[in-house]
Amino acid sequence: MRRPGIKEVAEQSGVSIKTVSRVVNGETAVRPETRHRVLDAIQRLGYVPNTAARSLKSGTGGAIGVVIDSLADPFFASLVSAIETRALTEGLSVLVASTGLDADREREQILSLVAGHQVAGIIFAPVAEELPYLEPFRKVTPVVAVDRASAAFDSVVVDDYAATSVAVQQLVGLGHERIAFYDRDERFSTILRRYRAYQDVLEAAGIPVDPDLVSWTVDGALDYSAETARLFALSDPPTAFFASNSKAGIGLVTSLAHIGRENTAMIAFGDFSLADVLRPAVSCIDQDPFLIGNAAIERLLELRALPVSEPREWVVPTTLLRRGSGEIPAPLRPAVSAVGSTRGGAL
Amino acid sequence: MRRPGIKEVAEQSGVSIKTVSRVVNGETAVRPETRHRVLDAIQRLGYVPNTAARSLKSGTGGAIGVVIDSLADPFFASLVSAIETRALTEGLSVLVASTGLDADREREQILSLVAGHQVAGIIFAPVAEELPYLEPFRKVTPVVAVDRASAAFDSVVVDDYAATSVAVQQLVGLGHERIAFYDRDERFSTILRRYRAYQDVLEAAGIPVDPDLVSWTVDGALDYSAETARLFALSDPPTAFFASNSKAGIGLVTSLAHIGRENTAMIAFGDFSLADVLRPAVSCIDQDPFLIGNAAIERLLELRALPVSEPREWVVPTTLLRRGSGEIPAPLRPAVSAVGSTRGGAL
DNA sequence: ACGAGCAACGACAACGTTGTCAAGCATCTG
DNA sequence: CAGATGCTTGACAACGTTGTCGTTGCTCGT
Repeated sequence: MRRPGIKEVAEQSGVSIKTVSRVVNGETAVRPETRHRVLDAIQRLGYVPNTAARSLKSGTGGAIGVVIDSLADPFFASLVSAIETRALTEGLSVLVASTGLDADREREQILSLVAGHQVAGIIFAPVAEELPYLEPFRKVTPVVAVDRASAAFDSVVVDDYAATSVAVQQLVGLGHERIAFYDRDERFSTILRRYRAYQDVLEAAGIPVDPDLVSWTVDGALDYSAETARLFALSDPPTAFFASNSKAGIGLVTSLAHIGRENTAMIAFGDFSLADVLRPAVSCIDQDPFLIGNAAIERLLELRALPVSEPREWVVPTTLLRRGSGEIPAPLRPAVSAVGSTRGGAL
Repeated sequence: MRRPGIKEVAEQSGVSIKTVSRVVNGETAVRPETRHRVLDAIQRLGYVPNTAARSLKSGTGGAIGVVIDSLADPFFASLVSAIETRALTEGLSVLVASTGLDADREREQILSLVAGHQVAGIIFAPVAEELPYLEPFRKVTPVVAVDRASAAFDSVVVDDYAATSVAVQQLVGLGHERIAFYDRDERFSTILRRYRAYQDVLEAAGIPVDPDLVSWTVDGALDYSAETARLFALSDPPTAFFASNSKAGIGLVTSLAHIGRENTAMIAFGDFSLADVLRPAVSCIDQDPFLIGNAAIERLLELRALPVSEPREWVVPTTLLRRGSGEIPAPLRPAVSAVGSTRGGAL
């Protein structure tokens, strides 16, 4: 017994396949009585329309593609979760693909989704700066970028610069003059924006930006324990940390705990699980993945209906969650003597 | 300019569409020179085979379906991540669908995947006990259950009973006689198995199982703060906790912290982020989602190739991560007298 | 009563791909 | 050299669905 198609339904209800198609697609030109007969047969046979045939005919299928760094990252997982939930109400499925931050793989995945699966839309966290190969599809497949800005597409982001400014300003206001920028990862435009805010706030406060206080991810990896040790071994070590993303925040918290320096001032960009249970509780810039995911899918659905429109940037608000670690004042410092100059600070 | 199909490639390289198809599918019966001409044209045109047409023809498509409770759950997120990574190497995409633990929605999602999208296989965490509607597809679509056992399908699980036994035994060995079973959620067969192990270990040790020490999830929700408060308000409160899943573990840790009782003995089933940074670090039964996901996808790939075979259960090993919280001994207790009795305890 | 107009429905092609079958061609066998 | 064999290739149908267009039968206005 093969699975029933539109044909079997037609036979069972004594109408043509076209009429079944009409009923399934909710077209109006069907007599109520006929419609009822067809629905009955559908029910009885357990008919489910074949998505493949549908998208073959219509040129665009019943799924949307989501391309992200990795699902193992809780931020992206929640993002996709929000998207999937909303997509379900629209009768759309979600195809996930991960890039592992590799531009080639990003290309491969996006092409597979757009050209292969003919997705009804793409939501993605861009890795490469430009995606020329996507051009031929622009007219037919709506695309929304998330988390990272993109000149060419609609994008849903948070105001990295403003949020970081508030956080760093708070640390400066507490007397910190040695603030580490923990994990500057050149691969992400968002982090570069956060770094710029860090720089600007320090400069505005007359505090020199010390390259020694900047931690770098090189070749995609940063050994948090080693890096934290390096920072504390400096002749003039940091009194506060700004973690540029939640992974770095977790790494920092962990490495601080390992060396028994839990009680260090820090703020992380991006909330993480249990941040409020640690002692001290970790102050975070809350960048809500559900909010971002929702905004992205809503925008995508709009784009599906609308004709073409100019790419826009959609900014999702953030909050600074003041939990404790970001409210620790700088320690009193004795006046320093020689070359390194007087950097007394306090309260 | 339409997107190029097999037809355009055929024209460009001066062969028939069938030969292009042969090249694309890596069939051998093509002269190297012809093959080269075709590959050239494919390259030049940026041809990508249309998945919809393919699965329409073959009756089974280039994606596998993964159906889980929610992607927002880090356990499932990592699980799907492992699956997606492996699927990519096989040229398969991943369709995710969440159930929200609703059996009806599970049905809807699975049918959409199997009948609608004609997925090449299904990996799912079963909600309902039985899935009769899946029967007609059994012959053509391989199915693997994860995390929760299922009689009808191959399933990848951990040995809940054994792992729980070890954990509870450890607590008993440390002198605990009042061990709470934190979050008995009837909806999950895994949790019921863990509960049985808890019961059996206590009984074997001659410790009565006190219903007051069992926390229940009712209607899918448990207020962790209230529940923790209730337990400590008992005339004879627990001295140790067994959290039956990581969500409960996180909830427990959080609520303990809120009332300043961090220093309570506990073991959680399921590791979670930062468990090793908390003070005390939280002892967990590590149920590695990557291991489970990998086992599931490997099994699925096997089933795709193989003819039918008897459903089997695949048990993935777990480890008890002894980090501190599970190694806290019971407080000394004065000898107990009569019935209602004095049960004061304390250091 | 008669044609116009409309609502309901059906026949057929087409979407892009692969499976079936057969044809073309060169090489080998006796 | 005829026929057999093997390798490479192509024509055509089919997968399940929807769009196009045509057909049928009814209602309405005159």
